[in-house]
This record gives sequence, structure tokens and C-alpha cells, in this order.
Amino acid sequence: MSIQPDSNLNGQGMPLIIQVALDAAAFGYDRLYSYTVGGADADAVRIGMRAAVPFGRGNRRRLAMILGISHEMPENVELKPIAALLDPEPVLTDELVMLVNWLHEHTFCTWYDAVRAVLPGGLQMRLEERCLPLEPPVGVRLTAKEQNFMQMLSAAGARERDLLLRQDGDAEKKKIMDSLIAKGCLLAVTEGKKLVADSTRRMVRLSAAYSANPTDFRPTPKQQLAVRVLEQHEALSVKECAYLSGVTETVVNNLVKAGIAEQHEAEILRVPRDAAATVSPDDTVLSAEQQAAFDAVAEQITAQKAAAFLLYGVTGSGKTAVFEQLIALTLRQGKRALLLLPEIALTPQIVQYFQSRFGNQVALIHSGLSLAQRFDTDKLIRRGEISIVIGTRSAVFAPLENLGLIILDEEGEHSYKSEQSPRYHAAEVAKARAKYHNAALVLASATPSLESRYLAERGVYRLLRMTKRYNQAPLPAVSIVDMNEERINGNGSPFSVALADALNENLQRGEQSILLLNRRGYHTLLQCTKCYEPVYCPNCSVPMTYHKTNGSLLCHYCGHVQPPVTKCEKCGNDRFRQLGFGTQRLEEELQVLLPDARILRMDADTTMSRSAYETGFRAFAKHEYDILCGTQMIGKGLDFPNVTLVGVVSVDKALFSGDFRSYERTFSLVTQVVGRGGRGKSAGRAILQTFMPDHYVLNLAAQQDYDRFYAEEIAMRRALMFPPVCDLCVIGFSGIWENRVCIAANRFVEILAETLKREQCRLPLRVLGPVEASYGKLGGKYRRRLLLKCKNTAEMRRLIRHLLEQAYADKAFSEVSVYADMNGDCGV
DNA sequence: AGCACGCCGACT
DNA sequence: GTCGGCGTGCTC
Repeated sequence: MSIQPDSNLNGQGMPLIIQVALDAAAFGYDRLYSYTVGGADADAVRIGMRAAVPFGRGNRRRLAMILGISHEMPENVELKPIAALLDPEPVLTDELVMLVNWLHEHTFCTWYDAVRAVLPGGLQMRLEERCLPLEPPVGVRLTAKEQNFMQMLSAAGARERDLLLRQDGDAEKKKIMDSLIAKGCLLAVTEGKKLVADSTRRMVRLSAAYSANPTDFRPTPKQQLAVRVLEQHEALSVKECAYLSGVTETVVNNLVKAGIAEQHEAEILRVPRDAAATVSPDDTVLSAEQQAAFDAVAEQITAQKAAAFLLYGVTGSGKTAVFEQLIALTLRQGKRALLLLPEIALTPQIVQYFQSRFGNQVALIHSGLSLAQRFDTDKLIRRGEISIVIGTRSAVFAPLENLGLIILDEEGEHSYKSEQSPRYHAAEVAKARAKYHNAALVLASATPSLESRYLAERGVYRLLRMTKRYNQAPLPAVSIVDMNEERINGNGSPFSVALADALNENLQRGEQSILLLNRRGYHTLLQCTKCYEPVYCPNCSVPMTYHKTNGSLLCHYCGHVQPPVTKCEKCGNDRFRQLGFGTQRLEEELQVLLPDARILRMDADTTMSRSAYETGFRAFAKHEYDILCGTQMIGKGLDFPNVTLVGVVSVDKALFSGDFRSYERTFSLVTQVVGRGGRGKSAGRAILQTFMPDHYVLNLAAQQDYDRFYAEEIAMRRALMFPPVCDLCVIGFSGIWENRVCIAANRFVEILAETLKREQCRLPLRVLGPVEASYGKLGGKYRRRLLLKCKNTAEMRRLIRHLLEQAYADKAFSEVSVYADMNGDCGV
């Protein structure tokens, strides 16, 4: 539990000193600040509570999280007392405080960024300043204006008074009020206002006194109606009681006043609590391979030793059943489990699977929850009523006590990496939690990330393999089609002859097909016929995509929409060529090719709403469509047993996206989507179209040969010295002025060089860049990046933090923001 | 990020 | 002589 302030010392007049993280502190002055705590607060204060503190010369109140309690007086500073203690109980558990420290140490974020990340969204609060009128002390002298203000205050009604005392930016009023506060006529109070509160409802039931001796009471005729209703129920809400007895709520309230009924508050939970366990986990039978994987992890869970596993299971090998058994075992041990998924909306089947087996012991945490739902979910978790949390990235901070097992499914998915401060990877946080709890950590994937596979090779993770598909369902037969030949033979359409024939056959046979194209929109871009300049987004250095549905050009990065241009910006020519094709055009061409086919398109444009994923997938699963075409999101989600053809229209571009991970991503995407075929009885087939039919990544993906791919890729990473062989820290710069961003990036390199020289630093380090980020301009901001090939050690992180601090203090960074991201997306 | 201190130019 | 411009530096 939290550190208790030593009340003896306090009794001897020693000041109690706390260390706090300030909300909204910029990186440049972000550190833990010390304050004194006195009076009743000194007895109540605990680590993990929030306080309002005076900060800066103006002593403006700031929200702060208490992260330390000590008696040590920092030297050379006069400490201020806190203004108010805002939480009656800590909102951070000891473990969450540990994670705040971990995030701060590992991710180059500010203290409060770390606090915000671990603090459940529903517990957020904001500060509110209020003034209360006081009886003016005797002998106080007021100016005319001050007297006037006090007179207005005493004459005003409640509402006017609130208005009068509100800080509304009126400078003169503020001055008068500040003076009145100083003279003791007004009391300034700072309150923390919770964004969400508990929800309750007023309930009534017959009083004990009435039930014992009904004849002592004389209810009116209307009241008698309500009493009749109450006699038939244990308890009812006031509203229900009034409704059922056909009287107004006043009648019910009068029953309470007359002592016939008594009232109490009942809690309302704003999350569904009606999931019933309908399937017993005991009925699940594991195959030999599944059992072996289960046994390995189960041994560690039982031994209560922290251990990490990489579960490499090919698509369809039945990882979910292994998770289920591990979770059941964890619960039997009296422990709790955390299951992380890359995207809950895409995986309703998995959620349903666990709810049907564990019922209300399961809570879901994902970005689709409202603040109130987060608040209530968190409440249930803290009360210990939840044993299993299933959620996306942020759920890794769910304050489950007594964790025995953490699972990350599809561990290589990029959604596990936060792209905003704090820039953490859920797997890293999970590791820290597993260590804290002596829990087992299972990272699972059909195509493990190079990092994880490498760590397994080095013995950091124990590698578990599941190589057989469930029920021995055969993999689809994959053929690679050379699109160059199609073009030579005069086929200019997006479909090769082979794919077109296969689609047609499938349609005739009443079987379903999936088509993958990782480009949304209609055309990829518009290009000037004269100077070949593409039409760019005005905010980003990205060509705009033509969307036929609304006849406009759309930027997929910043969302900018505009009508198609009529004149080339470079040469003034007014003719444009339409190049490439996206999912919209694919759908259209498909409809021309197969007029009778029922086609479902799924991409970020059609599935804006959360439920649209699920509705779409369900409709396809029920065979309301023949063909599903879309971007990578179709690679995940529900299982479709009737799919016998998977067509990869094109992923060539993804191979050269300019990131050293582009091969890995493409391999994973193609492997995943090919694996989607043939889960039912028939084997099915897959057709992979490409202009590079000899490319080894596509060939290995076609064969689903992860081991070979890993061997090739790790050799390349070794030769070129890229992660996981070393660590790669991205330093990102962005700002509205291109030259300033450029200057700042160069200045950073200078600072780096100076620091290394000054401190005679011998850390292994190689600097790449600075170069323009892969999209040099996004959302109107110019971006540059610097890459540091390094080793992610405490010393290295200290150096990087020190560099950032220096940068923040440097004039060159006045209108340029800079961040550091260890092993983040680097666009190289 | 605020906020105050400080050191220069245009005012009653 | 003072009011106020915003450059500079600090924030427990």
C-alpha cells in the first residue's frame, strides 16, 4: 500500500513534504516539485492523490499528482504549501505509480503525460477556482471600488453572486478581488471538478416501522395505491413506484416523509453487466500442440514466476483456446488476467468467445467507451469484481490487482505502439507489470515481429510453436501472377485473367472471395499530362486521392478535402491523367466484371463508425455478400468458413514504403490475408498479383514460410545494423516554418556533438540524418527526423533526455517542437 | 506556458 | 521624469 506519512514526526512540527508532477508542464521545466502539507491534509495525504498547488510567480493554481512523500527539505528553495488536497483516496495504486516512473524513465515524456496515460480516463478532473464571500474583518479599510464590490455582493441573489465571483478575464475585477482576498473579505478556494461522477438512483421501500405495525399509519388514498405496489416489491426507484401505482412522484415522496417508506441510493452502472457464461471452459479440448504450449505457460503461472513467452502459432492453429485455458487456470489460482488485442472492433468474435465462457468476470476497455463507461469499468476493476480485462493498448494500465497472466495477441501489430506522448509499446509496459506481479507474459502471433523473434532466439522469451492448423485444415494453394505479362498481353484491368476467372468460378459455385488492395479511394493520384506533376495536398507532401463518391480530392493524412483542381500549379496545363486505382475503383471494376456479384467494400471510408466493422463482417459471414474487398482491415476480424478464394490485387507499393520494416509489414499482411482462406472444409486458393513475381518476400508469404522470412530479414538487419540488432531512437522535429525546422534539426546535431565531447561520452552511437520525414509535410507542419542507432540503456536514455532539455532551452527551438521515440516508427 | 523583472523609446 | 514595448529567465 501507499507510504504512510509519519505522524509522529509531523507532530513534532516537522513539515511534511511532497513531490508532485505538474499538469500541463512543458518539457523544459517538467520536474518533480516539492510542496509542504499542513493541517488535516498532512494526515490524509497519500501518494497517488491529486492536489492543487500554487505555481510560478503568480502562484496560479495547477493540478498536480503526488508521486512522493518525504521529510527531506530541498536546498536553496522556499517551499510553498499546497492549496488543496483533491482526492479523498489515492487514484493511483502503487503499481500505477511504478508505471508512471517506468514511462517517465523509458519514453521521454513529461511526468504528467505519464500520469495521464495510467490514470483511467473516467477519473480525470480539472481545476476550478471559486471565491466565497467572508464577513469582513473588523477594522479593515477598503477602497471605494472594493466597498462597491462588497455591497453588490451582499445585494446579489445566489445566481448573480456566482456570476459576480466568477473569473471572467476582467482584469480590473480580478485586481479588486485579489485585493479583497488579501484583506480577508473573500476566500479563494480551488476545487477539483471530476469530469464524471458516480451515477445513482433514488430507491424506496416500505419502512420497518410500517411493516411491523401498518395500522399505526394513515396513508391517503393515493398513498395507499403506492403502498400496494411497494408491498409487492423489495425496492423500487421512486420513478418506477410512481409509474406502477399511477400517482405522481410527490405522493411517493410524501410516503417517505410520513415514515411509511424509506429511501436509499442505488448504484447505476453504465456498462453492460448481463453477459452470462453459457459455455464451460472445461469442455474445451486441446490438440497435442496446444496442450504443449499450455503446459509450458501453466507451469510458470503455477510457480508464480515472472516469465515471458512468444507463442508462434500459424493462422488457424487455435491460439484462442490456449488463451482460454490459461485464463481459466489463472482464475483457479485466485489470480487475474489481462488480454490485449490490437483492435476490439475488428475482433468481436474473440470478445464474444471469452464473454460466453467467463460472463461478467470480463470487462472490456477500448477507445469506444464513453468517459462514464470508463469510470464505471474502472470502479468494478478496483473493487475486485473483474477478473479478466480484455482491451486495446491503453488497457495495459487496467488497475487489476493480483495479476497472474498477461497476453498480447497479434503482438506485432503497430497499434500496440503509442504514437503520442507517452510513446510506449504495450508489450514493454506488460513486461514491467509481469515483473511486478511475478506473472506470466504471453506474446502471440502468426508472424511475430522481428524484435520478439530475436529475443526468443536470445533466450529472453521462451518460444512456443503451434504449426498445425486446427482440424488439419489445409492452407490455400497460392499462385503468384506476373502482372507484367498481363500488361504485355494487353490486359490493362486490375484483375489478371487468372483472378478474374477464379472470381467468376467462385461466384458460380456460390462460394465467397476476399480481395485485398492496400489503397483506398478511387484513383491513387491525378497527374498533369504535360509536366507529370501530381496534385499534392496543400498541407502535406502527399499526393491527393480522388474519391468518386463525393467527387473530390482527399488527403489521407490530414483529411483535407477539395474539389478536383482545374489547372496545374506548376505549368498551368489544364489536363490531368488519372493514375493508379484504389478500393473504390476496384469495387466499380469488379461490379462491371461480375454484374451479379454482391460486393462489400470495407476500408477506412466505409467503416467510419465503430459498429460498421461488425455489421459488415457479420453480413459477409452470413453470406449476404459474395465478395469482400478492402484494405488491410479485412485481414483481421471474423472467421469466414465459406471463403475459398483470396486475391491480393496489389501490395507492391507497401514493399517500398521507405521504412526498414516495410518487408516485415508486407510479409505479415500477405500471410495474414492468405491464411484467411480455407478455414472451413475446402482448402481454397489464393492468387497474389504483383509486378515483382520474383520478390522473395512475396514468395515466402505465399508459402507462409515465416522461419525462412525471419532468417532472411534478420540477416539483412544484421548487415545494415537495424533493430532488433541495435536500438533506433527517432528524434522528430516539426513546425510551421520549414527553415526553422531545418535549423532546429541541425542545431540538435550540434548539441549532440557538443554534449558528447563535453561529457566524454563513450556510448555506442551512430547518427543518421537529419532528413525530411517520409512525408516531409503533414497537416501543415514540416517534419524532419534524426535517427540515433544506439543501445537502449539507462545511460543512453539519460543522454537523450539531457539533449531534449538542452533543445528546449535553445532559441532555435522556439517555434519547433521536438520529441524522442525509442524504437518508434521511423520512416526510413 | 505564464509571469515578473528589466532595460530602452515616446509621452503628459 | 513616467508609461509601456517585449527580451530574458524562473517556476518547489
